[in-house]
Amino acid sequence: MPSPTPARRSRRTDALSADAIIEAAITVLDAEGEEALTFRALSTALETGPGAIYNHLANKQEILAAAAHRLVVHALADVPSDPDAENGIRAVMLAFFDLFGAHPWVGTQLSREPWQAALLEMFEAIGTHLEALGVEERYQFTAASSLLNFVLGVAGQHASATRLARDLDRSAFLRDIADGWKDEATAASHPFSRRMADQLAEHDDRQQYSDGVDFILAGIAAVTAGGGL
Amino acid sequence: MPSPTPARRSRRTDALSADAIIEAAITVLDAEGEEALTFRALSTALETGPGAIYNHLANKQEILAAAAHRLVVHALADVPSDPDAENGIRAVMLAFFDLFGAHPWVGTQLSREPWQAALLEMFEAIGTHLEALGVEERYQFTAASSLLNFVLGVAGQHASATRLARDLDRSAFLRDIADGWKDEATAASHPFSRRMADQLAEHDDRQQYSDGVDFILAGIAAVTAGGGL
DNA sequence: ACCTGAACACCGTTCAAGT
DNA sequence: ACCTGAACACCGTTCAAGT
Repeated sequence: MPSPTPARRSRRTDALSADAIIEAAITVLDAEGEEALTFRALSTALETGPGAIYNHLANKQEILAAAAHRLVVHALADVPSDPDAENGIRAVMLAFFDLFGAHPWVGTQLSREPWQAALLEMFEAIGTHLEALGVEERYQFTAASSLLNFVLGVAGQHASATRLARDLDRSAFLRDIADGWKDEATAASHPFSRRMADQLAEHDDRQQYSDGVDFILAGIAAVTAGGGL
Repeated sequence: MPSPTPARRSRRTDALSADAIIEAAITVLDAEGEEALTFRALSTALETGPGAIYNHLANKQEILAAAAHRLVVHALADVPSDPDAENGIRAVMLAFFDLFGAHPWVGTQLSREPWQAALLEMFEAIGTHLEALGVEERYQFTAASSLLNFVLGVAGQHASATRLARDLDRSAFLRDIADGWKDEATAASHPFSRRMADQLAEHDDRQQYSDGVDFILAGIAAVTAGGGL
């Protein structure tokens, strides 16, 4: 009788590669947050030494940029195409929001390096849909940048809120901030914020983001139709 | 004859204080950039030991938050009031842009902690002007957030670009990125970006920001006038 | 050619010892 | 009460030594 094929080893028969490193990095980042991604933690997860990583990727920034890029590409690939151009751009913008919700560290990463690969993908996706929407060529650059900057701002705030609140209840966190806005001293010098405090504590983040996108799209439509900036 | 008053010592007769630390931090950040702000560098500038700083501020994050807050308050105090509400909101938004141009590290800081003091000031200033502009109450929160998120996105990108380009020529840096978008492989899969490449290299940042603000303001006006989102 | 892991040059923060 | 600065517990990155 021939010797039986040995039970497959649990994992880690595959050689180390840039792809494997990026995948492990995403796992660590999603599970334990931004500050948990160290070369020591990553090399432990990959069952190797910290120096080995440098044979495949130049430095930490390159790991983060590649991880963010991969997730952005996947998120865009999952957006169903829509014959209606306005639905199309909304779907793309919401896909970004959901991506940053699922992987908050991406929001930090996108502000670490200008025009990195992930940003190019986002810019391209937005622009393609603006073109489909019939936005004139001379407004496309500014319109795409505006939408991109808006989503980057949201992503950055979301990332920092997650970093701070991590295990805390998110709504309890916002409630605390809102209560601070109601302090006598703060309220006296910041009447607008005082008035908005309850909305801060109770608003639906995704809905508000979506409304913000609608504001910008309405502005693009108005300016285009109205004959210029 | 009484002994002559001794020549005043060069500096550092004043006691250490939170204010002095924040001022020194701003000086270091402006002169040498974000990564130059270490407790060792800061305590050297203040002619003391690194531990002394902790008697006045809890940690590095608190120093950065206080420094950013101070600059935002100063920037807003310098904005001339304008009887025209639309000019008013534009002036405030441009003041933010100019602040981030002069102190790029502020853009990074604002994404480090959600709803920190500096952000409250910005939110309040934007909201007050929206109120003056006649934006209905129910749209104020979303409208103010949209403008704030837009400027935060711009600030983050500006900060990362400065961090990377620091001594390089900014236009040469953008030219390099734009040329990358024209690479055969990149251009084939990213036709929109390919078409925008020259605008990326040649556009006026401040003008484009201002145009972005106009898009959002036009959107707010359109939605408000048109009866809802 | 790739991996290993100790070593290097930093960090932010703490804390015993001073004044 | 505040300051001092060495020490601690980390980092990212390098590099001689292995395979």
